[in-house]
Amino acid sequence: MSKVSESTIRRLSLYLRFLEEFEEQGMATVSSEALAKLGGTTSAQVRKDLSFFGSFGKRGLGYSVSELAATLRDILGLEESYGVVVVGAGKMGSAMVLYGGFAQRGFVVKAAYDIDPDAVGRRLDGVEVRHADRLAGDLAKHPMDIGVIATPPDAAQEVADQLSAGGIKAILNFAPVRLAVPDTVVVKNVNLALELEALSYAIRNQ
Amino acid sequence: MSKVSESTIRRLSLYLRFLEEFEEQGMATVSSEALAKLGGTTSAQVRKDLSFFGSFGKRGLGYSVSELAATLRDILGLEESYGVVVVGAGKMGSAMVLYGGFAQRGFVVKAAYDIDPDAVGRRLDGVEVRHADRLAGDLAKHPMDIGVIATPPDAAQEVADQLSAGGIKAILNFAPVRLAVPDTVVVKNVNLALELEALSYAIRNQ
DNA sequence: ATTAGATTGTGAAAAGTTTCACAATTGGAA
DNA sequence: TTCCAATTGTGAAACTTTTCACAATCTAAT
Repeated sequence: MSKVSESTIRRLSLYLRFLEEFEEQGMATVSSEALAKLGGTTSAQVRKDLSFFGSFGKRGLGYSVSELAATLRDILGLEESYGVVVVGAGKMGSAMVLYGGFAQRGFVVKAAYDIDPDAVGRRLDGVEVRHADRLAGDLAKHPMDIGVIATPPDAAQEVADQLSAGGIKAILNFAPVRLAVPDTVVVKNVNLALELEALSYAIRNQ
Repeated sequence: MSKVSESTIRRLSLYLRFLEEFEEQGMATVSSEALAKLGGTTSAQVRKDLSFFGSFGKRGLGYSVSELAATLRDILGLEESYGVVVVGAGKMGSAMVLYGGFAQRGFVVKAAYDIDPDAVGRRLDGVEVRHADRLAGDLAKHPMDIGVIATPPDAAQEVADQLSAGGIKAILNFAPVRLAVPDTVVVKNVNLALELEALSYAIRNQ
């Protein structure tokens, strides 16, 4: 169970989203084919993705929507709630704090940090923006699970160091730098400029 | 030259970022090994990525920083400038409009659209937020290259239809839905909830 | 001129991911 | 009960991406 690819995990997240829609619509069962159609993949892919974790369907019938949803939540670790801190309350950082979709899924933003005096002290949707100097101390008192780095690139590594030292388990990094962290910490990079550049390439090459 | 993978393109974008740093520092040449170190990959990977497009280095010496940067800009289509419209001026949409990194790279946000009366009429850093009703008409008058969809999920498909009809070439989609578009339009999905869920999985599995 | 050291470009091997195809089940109809 | 249609789970095949390994080439030093 250790060698499951990133793409499989991302697809499982997608399937879960569709299952939750089906759940709302009161559907009881769903086939791999139906999930595949929505996810833009093939039914074989759906079944293979699931097969890494067990066998959850009934031949001839498909999958129980609610059971499969629960299973996926369990696999993805979404039953528990995660404490999130956002460092850098600029455009992207604020968007992350304010984005409602996360709380729904158990990612609760508990605090935001910045060094800009104009930003510090503001409240974003109930979350106070504190001075970044307090990050280390706050983490010592209130351990958190996930850190979001939305600072300028030159501040990112130092923030990553503080988050790592503070016992954070994972970092979502929006700064366009490769972070060095202890290997107990998982880093995921999101780089919007890169997405646009990939689009630019795609435009020219049909 | 038609079968170059998405991952190769993303890495080329990364290399370009590093090359530009080297350029600023006045470095004249760079080895595949140095680029690999920064990009978290291997020198063989760097050379293979480049080899899909030609051979740009000198054996024994490495690559000319400025030449390789220019080559990558050309490959990625970053010499020209792209007109961008952002639809949905909520948290994520505003962040996209305000994010400075894009303009630098030739992605110029020309207009933003929303339907919320509170949002319409505001200016985001010089960009006017217009009522979404005007999108189709505006596109007819001022053709654009890239559309960013940052609306709620249920509005996304209609916006995609209007963008496609308006002659847009590519869509960056933040809404968690799979868009149906004519195959002349390239779509790239960015789903932040999904990134967090992948982190959640990674936390549990070391 | 020769040699030594660095480093590219690239075929071939290895590793990883997706697709295929079909036996194994299941529920329902006859 | 028996048969039929639907659909899963999965080994094997096909395809894709990454890594390996080494000849080819370049500069600089002697």
